[in-house]
Amino acid sequence: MDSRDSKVTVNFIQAIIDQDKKTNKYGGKVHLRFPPEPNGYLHIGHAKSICLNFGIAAQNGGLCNLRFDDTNPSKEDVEYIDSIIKDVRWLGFDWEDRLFYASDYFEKMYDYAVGLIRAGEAYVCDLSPEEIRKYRGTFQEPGKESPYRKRSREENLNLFQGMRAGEFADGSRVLRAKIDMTSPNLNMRDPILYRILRATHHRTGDQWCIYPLYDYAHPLEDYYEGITHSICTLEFEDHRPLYDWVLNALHLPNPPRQIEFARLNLTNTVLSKRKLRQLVEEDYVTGWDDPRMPTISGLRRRGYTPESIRNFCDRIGISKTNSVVDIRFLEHCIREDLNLRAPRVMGVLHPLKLVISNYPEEMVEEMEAENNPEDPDAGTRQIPFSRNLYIEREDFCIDPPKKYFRLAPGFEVRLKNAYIIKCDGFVRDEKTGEIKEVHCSYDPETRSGRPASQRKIKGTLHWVSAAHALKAEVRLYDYLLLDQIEGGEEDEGDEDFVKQLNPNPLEVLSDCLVEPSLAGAAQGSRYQFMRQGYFYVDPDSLPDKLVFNLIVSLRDTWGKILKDNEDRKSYSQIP
RNA sequence: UGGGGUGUAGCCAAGUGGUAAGGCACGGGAAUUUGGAUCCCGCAUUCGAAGGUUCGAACCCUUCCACCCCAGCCA
Repeated sequence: MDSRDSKVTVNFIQAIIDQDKKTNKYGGKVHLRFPPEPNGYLHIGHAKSICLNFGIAAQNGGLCNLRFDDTNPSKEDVEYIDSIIKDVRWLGFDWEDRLFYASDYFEKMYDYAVGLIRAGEAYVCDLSPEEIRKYRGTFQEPGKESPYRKRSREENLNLFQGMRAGEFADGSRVLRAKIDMTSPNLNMRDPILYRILRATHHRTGDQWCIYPLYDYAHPLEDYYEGITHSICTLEFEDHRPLYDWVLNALHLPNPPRQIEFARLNLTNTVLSKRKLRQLVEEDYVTGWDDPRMPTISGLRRRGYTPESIRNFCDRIGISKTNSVVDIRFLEHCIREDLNLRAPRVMGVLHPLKLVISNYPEEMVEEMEAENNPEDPDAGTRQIPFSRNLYIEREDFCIDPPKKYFRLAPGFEVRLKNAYIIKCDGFVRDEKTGEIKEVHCSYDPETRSGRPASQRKIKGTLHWVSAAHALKAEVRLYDYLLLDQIEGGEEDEGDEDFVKQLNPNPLEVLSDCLVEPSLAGAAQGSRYQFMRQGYFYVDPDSLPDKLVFNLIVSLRDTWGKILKDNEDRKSYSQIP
């Protein structure tokens, strides 16, 4: 009767499309596009748009094009085109043979501009940039008409041709739409359609010295490609009348419709091309693909899966509300994905030597371990066990707090997949006071699988065998930005987001030890280091020098308790 | 003081006149050879505010308030 799940909620864009299908507005056709400007790398905010556009197309039996909106050669580059293509593909989307470039339409756009001039809807204006700004007026005051507004069609035509022919200096003239200088919408006060710009275009070279502006180019691009629904972000709402104006002269029965939605914001990171570029250029990170970056390439190198990103984008919802999504939700999505498919493995990040005093010196046993308790088909592997082991430094404490289910003098603990051991003592470094090794004894009857192993033991530790473990480098990443400080108004004007940067977003551990099954772990593979987190084998990793990136830690309720108690210091092992 | 938008829990977000979905986070419990995963349970008497219409309002009307975007020859 009442299915509390399967309640399909549809976002407002899908609702519009449903309506259009019902009225057969576009003959049932649904055709979208993802139109990046190739002037930077894609980030997770773009992923939201990509998933929306390609997703809606797929759900409606429609199509989605990939289109480069390359109308400003001074900011664009093929490097970005290549990265964008790679990233959209990696996310799992396919535009088939529909890869387009705005620059392929330049000739048609030019012709259309000529048509507008002929129709008396556009004119060449000789005002300087400063003058144009002055004539535009303000929010409160209407603009003034340009003295060039009344030029004859012939003169306009000649001048526009001259612009194209390179007869005029950059910035000396523009083509403007003749709309309404008194419009309360500044975008409608005779907006500029074409500017003179001598820059070598990454595709058309020096073929053009005039380039169309977004407001003029975009609706035409959509029209040329037969787009039905043109989805963009909120800041373009004010531009919609102009979008419609440009298409109006075409007298299309059903012109494409622009629909705006709220772009993604994420806590603890930045999501603007400008800021991301700043991070790269000022060496706060190693590049666009630094694993700390929210770029698609950064997330990829961090170890995120395309599935988890798509899932995240599908679940955050689409609306017109300015919002900031908690980055912990993104983390939830990758954990959920990897929990099901990442093989479990043991790795010790901060090694502390542990000696099983009553275990024979030369003996080595192979312990059987499940590769993934969530996946019965994942099988098992063997892990060598011996007298000398390493455990996590955090897993031993001389003076344990309440509910410390780990090793401490006199405490019993289980070594995962091995034995139950008891702590008999420890050795300190005489000089530093640091704990150098922990001594334990084991009970041979408690080997995993034997009846005596069934005993209830509160704590289970991960470990590696000293003689068999592999050394590895582990890179622990943290958020780029610190949590926003409560009441910390300051309003660092956006320019200074740098002040909010996490001073320590990366910790490199070069003396980690991992179990021998990881020998030769392939670059790009993902593992769960038990009790710690999910790790990705970085492209820097070599068979004899493994490098792991922390993708995301496991949920850490114990860590949370510690933090809440604020008692951490008293558990310090340093006297 | 112009125009365009948006306000539902700590964060996202459904809901479109019939009595507040879901997820994240959070809190509690069960179980546990990962303090993971899993499983239960809890978490908005109220929808920016105030009035009004109605048997009935988050949904309709009025007024007000808050926040975001717009004065690039960027997109």
